[in-house]
Parts: sequence; structure tokens; C-alpha cells
Amino acid sequence: MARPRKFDENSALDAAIGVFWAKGYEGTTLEDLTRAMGINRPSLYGAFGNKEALFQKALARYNAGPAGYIVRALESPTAREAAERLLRGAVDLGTHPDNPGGCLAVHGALATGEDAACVRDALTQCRAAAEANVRKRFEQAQSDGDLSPKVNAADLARYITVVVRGMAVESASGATRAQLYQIIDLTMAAWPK
Amino acid sequence: MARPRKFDENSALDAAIGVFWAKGYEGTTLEDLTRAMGINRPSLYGAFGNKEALFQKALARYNAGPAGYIVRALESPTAREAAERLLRGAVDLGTHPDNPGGCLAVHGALATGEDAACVRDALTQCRAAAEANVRKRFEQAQSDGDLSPKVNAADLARYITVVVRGMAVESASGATRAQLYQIIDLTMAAWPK
DNA sequence: TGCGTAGTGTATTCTATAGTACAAAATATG
DNA sequence: CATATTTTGTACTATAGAATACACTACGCA
Repeated sequence: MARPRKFDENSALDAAIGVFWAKGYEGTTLEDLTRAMGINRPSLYGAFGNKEALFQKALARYNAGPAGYIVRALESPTAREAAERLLRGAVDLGTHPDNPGGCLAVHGALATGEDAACVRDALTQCRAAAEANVRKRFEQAQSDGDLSPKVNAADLARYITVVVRGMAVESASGATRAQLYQIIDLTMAAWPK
Repeated sequence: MARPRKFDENSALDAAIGVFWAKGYEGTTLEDLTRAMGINRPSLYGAFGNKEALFQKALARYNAGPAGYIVRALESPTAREAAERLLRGAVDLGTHPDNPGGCLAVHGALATGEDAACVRDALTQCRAAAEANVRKRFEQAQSDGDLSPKVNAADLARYITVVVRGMAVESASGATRAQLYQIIDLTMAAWPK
């Protein structure tokens, strides 16, 4: 019962994700955002609050969308398969031609000034949560019997996670999909027997 | 034959390294810099040019100093030992209590706006150069006979490098030294026979 | 001892950027 | 058809941050 939105909130968020991903939180200006989202400033503030709130909403959508491969990978029948799918998913996402390189959770705000501390911390938590999910999946695998109980699940999860994040850094440096696929094979060569 | 500097250029650079490392290039303000360096703005501009030039000088000093472990590691007698020392050096540097977490080459400017593109590209090149040095060392090892000629040296170098950078991201999330040492063991388990 | 040179300190300028005021526009409902 | 309500567009404000003007200071050398 009022003037309707001219834009689709989710499409606008997708555009914002792209900008934050490519330029990082601090490197992104409101003009970058309004241009990419195809809306003007008051509409952005009306719909999303402010720059930080927009980032948080974009991050939530990123986790549900592009980063959804993580949850799906962890649903694999075995821990080993889950790890392989995690690695492959990270490469595919980070080198997809339609995306900026790497991963929003790594590129968004790794080191920042005080103003962006909230955003930086949100990403840190986001990465920690992902790692914790991997660990839990590996612990489950130990209960299931498809992963040796002698293995330290936390260490193994951290190892896979470290490789995923290293590949995100590497794709920002222009590593190709084929090059990163080779990393997966090497990484999995360390998988415990 | 003029008024002498009140400050030591290298000490000032060390302070600048610390700030850029902790907050990233874009997250660092000139006030952050002048406070940490203990000098005022005109002195900074007089001695270093501008913010970007200061960063480049700081990066050069970082490469020669804190990141000097890379070159030293590559002087190890065997490729395997070089890889282990690379990994250990990265953990030690990235988790040293006197340092910000991680690595300046990763945290300094991974994704930026247009203004910081030069800095971002300099770091990309810096990382690429490090990786190339590792690859060359591994190729040398193949000539020396301490690394199988069947191995793809570029892939192996990229693998080690990816782990190093992933650990840098991880230490920013608060991973401890002990936790990252475990990663080294796992990483080296993939070392080719 | 005076002068030239380079460095320092305060205060300022200029610009970019996050955020907003306000009026016009567009719809649903009475 | 009128009105309440939300969105939109233009223009603005406030502020922070990079860079600098200018006067003053300290030292080497003539």
C-alpha cells in the first residue's frame, strides 16, 4: 500500500557481494555500490541500513549462495569425499569466470582499521565457523568408522581449511583452475590411511 | 650540513611495517603512521614521499627482514628440508608475539579499490616472486637428484606456497603456533617419495 | 659568527566519502 | 478519486583523511 521498490533486493545484494568481493570492504565506496546495484543512495540506506549492515546482509547471502558448497560438501558419505568436494568447491568458486577471484570471507576484510573492525571480526567468525563444521564432520566420520580414531580431527580440519584459504589467496594472484586442481591431489596425498 | 633527522629511518620503517601489517594499506591512516613512527606528517613526506611510497619502502624492508626466512630456507641442502623450513618460518613469523598475525604480503592489500591498485599489485608480484623462487629451488633439487624428476616442481612449489598463505590467513583468525605446527606435519606427509 | 640547507611543528587546504533532508513520485486502499 | 505510505532523485552536510604552506629550528661550513 505504498510506492513499490524499483529493484529486487536479492539482485541488489548479489551486486553488492560482487563489489565487496572484488575490492574488499574498505576498498568499496558507496558510489561503487550504488552503481553496481543500480540504485541510488537513499534507496540503499532505506533497504539495507548502512554500509556495514549491507555487508553483513551480503555476507549472509554469500554463505547461503556461493559458499553453499561447503555445507553440501560436508553431506558427502565419507570424510575423505567431503574433503575432496570442499577443495574442489573452493577452486571452482574461486576461479569461476563470473566471480572475482578467491573468496569473500578471505578477501572481504582480512586486516582493517578500527572502523571496519566489526566486519573483519564477522569474517573471522565466519571462517572459524566453517572450520568448526569441517571438524565436526570429521569427528562424525570417526564415530561412523570411516576415519581412523587415531587422527586428530581438529588438525585435519585445520589442514583442509588452510589449503582452501591459501588457494583463495592464490587465485587472487591469477592462479588458474587447472593449477589449483593439482593442489587438490597433493593435499589429499596427505590424507591419513 | 643541515639540521639532522630526529628519527632513524629504519626504525620508522619498522614501525610503519607494523601498522600496515596489522591494519592493511587501506585501513592505515596517516595518523596511525605518524603516531607509530613518532614523527609528524611533513617529516614522513620528506623522508618517504607519500603513503604509497612509504608502503613500498616498508615492503622492501619487510622482505629483507622478517620475510628473509624464505631465502634462508631455500638455501637448505635438500628440497624437503627447504620446504620444512619454509613452513616453520612462516608459522614462527606469523605467530610471533611481537608481530601482528600472519604475513604482510597477505594482509597488506589482498583486495582493494582503484586507489590502492598499485600496492595490491606489488604484493601480488611479491607473492609470485616468492613462489617462483621455491619452484626454482625444487627444479634445482631435481638436477641435484634429491627430488624425483617425475614430480612437477611448479605444482609442488604452489602447494607449499598455498599452505604458507593459508596459515597466514589462519593466524589472523587466532590460530596458535602449536596448532599450525601440526599443519606442517600434515603438509609434509604429502611430500613425494 | 653569520649563512645556507635540510628538518620540524602547527595549522591549513582540498578532496572523497559516508550518511541525510526534502520534495516529488508511485501505488494500495478507503 | 483522494489520501496515506513508502520509494526515489537531487542536492546537501559533515567529516575524515591525504597532502602541503610556512615559519621556525638546528647544524655544518665559510
